[in-house]
Amino acid sequence: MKWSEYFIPTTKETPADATVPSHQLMIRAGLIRQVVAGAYTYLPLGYRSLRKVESIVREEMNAAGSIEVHMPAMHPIEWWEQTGRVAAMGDVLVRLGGGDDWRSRTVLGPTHEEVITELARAYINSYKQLPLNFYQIQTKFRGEARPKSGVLRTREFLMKDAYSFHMAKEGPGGLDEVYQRMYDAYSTLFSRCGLPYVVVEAESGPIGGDASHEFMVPTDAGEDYLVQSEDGTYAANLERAEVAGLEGDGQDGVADLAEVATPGLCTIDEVSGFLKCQPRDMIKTIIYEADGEALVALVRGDHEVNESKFARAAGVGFVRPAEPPMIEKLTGADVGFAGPVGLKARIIADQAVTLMRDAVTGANKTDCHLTGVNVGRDYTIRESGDIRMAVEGDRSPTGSPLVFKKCIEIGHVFKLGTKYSAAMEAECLDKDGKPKPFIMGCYGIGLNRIMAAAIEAFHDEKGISWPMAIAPYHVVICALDMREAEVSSLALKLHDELEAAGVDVILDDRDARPGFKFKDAELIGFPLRITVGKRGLADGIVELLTRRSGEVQKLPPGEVSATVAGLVQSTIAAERT
RNA sequence: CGGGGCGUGGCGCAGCCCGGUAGCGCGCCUGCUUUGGGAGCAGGAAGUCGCAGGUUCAAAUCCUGUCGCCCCGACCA
Repeated sequence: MKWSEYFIPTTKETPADATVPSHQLMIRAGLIRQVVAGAYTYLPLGYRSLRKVESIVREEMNAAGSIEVHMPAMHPIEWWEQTGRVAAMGDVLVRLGGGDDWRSRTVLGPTHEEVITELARAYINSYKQLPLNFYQIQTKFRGEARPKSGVLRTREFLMKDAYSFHMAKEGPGGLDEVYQRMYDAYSTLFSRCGLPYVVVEAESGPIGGDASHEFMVPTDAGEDYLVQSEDGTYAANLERAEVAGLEGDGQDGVADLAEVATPGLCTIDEVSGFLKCQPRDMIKTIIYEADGEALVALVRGDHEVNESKFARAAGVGFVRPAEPPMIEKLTGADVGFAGPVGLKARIIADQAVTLMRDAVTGANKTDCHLTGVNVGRDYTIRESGDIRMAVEGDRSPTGSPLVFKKCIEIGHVFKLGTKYSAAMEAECLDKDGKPKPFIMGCYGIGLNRIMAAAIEAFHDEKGISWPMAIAPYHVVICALDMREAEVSSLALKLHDELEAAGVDVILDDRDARPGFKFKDAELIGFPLRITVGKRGLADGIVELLTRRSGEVQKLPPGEVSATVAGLVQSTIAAERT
């Protein structure tokens, strides 16, 4: 490809609206252009990169035995009603709008469990057809309240979504086996993209799945948190991160139990400020509801309850904050004055609370708190465990301190179970001749995010530094003066040779000064740059620059094509993570 | 949805308080010079100042409303 005949609108200045590096660089390098909030045009160079990502994903999905299909973006809202997700997704579900015609009954798919489950219901009748695993690479629509960070969070994006169908979890052809195969395929494909990714256990939530993993790329532009131990022996997402118990000093409390008036002061901050104590000296008493019963969580004042951990500790499916009437009935006080002393309910304390002495907490009496509260003497802890959100500095279960890193989620694998098949009555006959709902898995990858994550991970003050495998072009030839016959003929020759060798090459044949071409090449981030100029030609050489290492090789023109072709292949292999 | 900021040629911005001729840099077009790190000179094209009302002799500027975009938070299959 000749640059002069292509379309690469680079800019010197950074657009004011872009704040994260990948967004700024994608605009400056001429990869994307925003159309509205959360929707982007992929310009030629950006689209090439996206297509390369797509190819890698497709190859690995095919290799893992997933079968490609293509489902529509338009779905009948009825199917979403069947699974209860019209309500669950709320405004995220994009609807085609008013009137009393087909438009009002059509939604734009944010994901495709409903459509694929209906497909399975229609065609899969026997366990003998299973397992089946379908995937597609398709545009998704989500009414995100706040699109942000360029292509990292958009309302329209390209997703690879796969869905597997089984009659059993275990055994050959079961969910567990295919889940592992997808997990391995994801690892391979992210490696091939050259991404520094981390896999973490994710919270599977109230759906009831027992396994879920997220593939994360650490970067400050991310919105999720990765929790890792300093020694690298532990990694989880924030929702899931476990903490080891804290060390106590074994001493007993010394203060007497006392009631103090705290009129109108409900929050930890208000009470600790008023009583001149630290939040960590207070016991936070949060009342939840599970299966119609009150369930009380105790955590230290400077900690937060992790509802997933709490529910697991309590052995219930999920918990939700209790409504004020239940709280008032239980405590006999207004909301905001709950405490464990004398509270008649099932109470689960966080491990950290078991160590607290001379604590401050609600008195179960409006406008009153208690000071000098001590376990054993004033109240009893029958159940305790790890029920709080981890904070930086906690120790991991393996004993090493936890550090938090911001990260981008680029992939997610999930054991769904029968949530959708049961709701949509998608069943097939098992060996025993009885109909059973499919056991399902689902597996998603955000393709646009792979691009952005790669840029976040690999850029410098000059611009992008693409991994070879997903670079829009492997190599740029900077012909420093196309009017010099010797320069232009050699540049064209190298271009043709490289193209014939299967190298993605672009020839910068613009009538521009050398510095201008070099700046553009660095901004766009081509992994390799060949410089053909009369100065080098006078010595019988051309230069080959490697973007990442800065290494320069001086080569006789006759060796360039073979050297570059070999370097492209060896770099792709070397950059696998 | 709460809080904050911003809408002025393709891009980045000034002008707005204190109403009166729309301006600068980049980019673009023409010509000449220049060609190993974002060239120089000369000439030129391009903006109903987001939109709608209002105040005024007069509105980019003041007032009201509205739409859009960005950031923080909430939310996130």
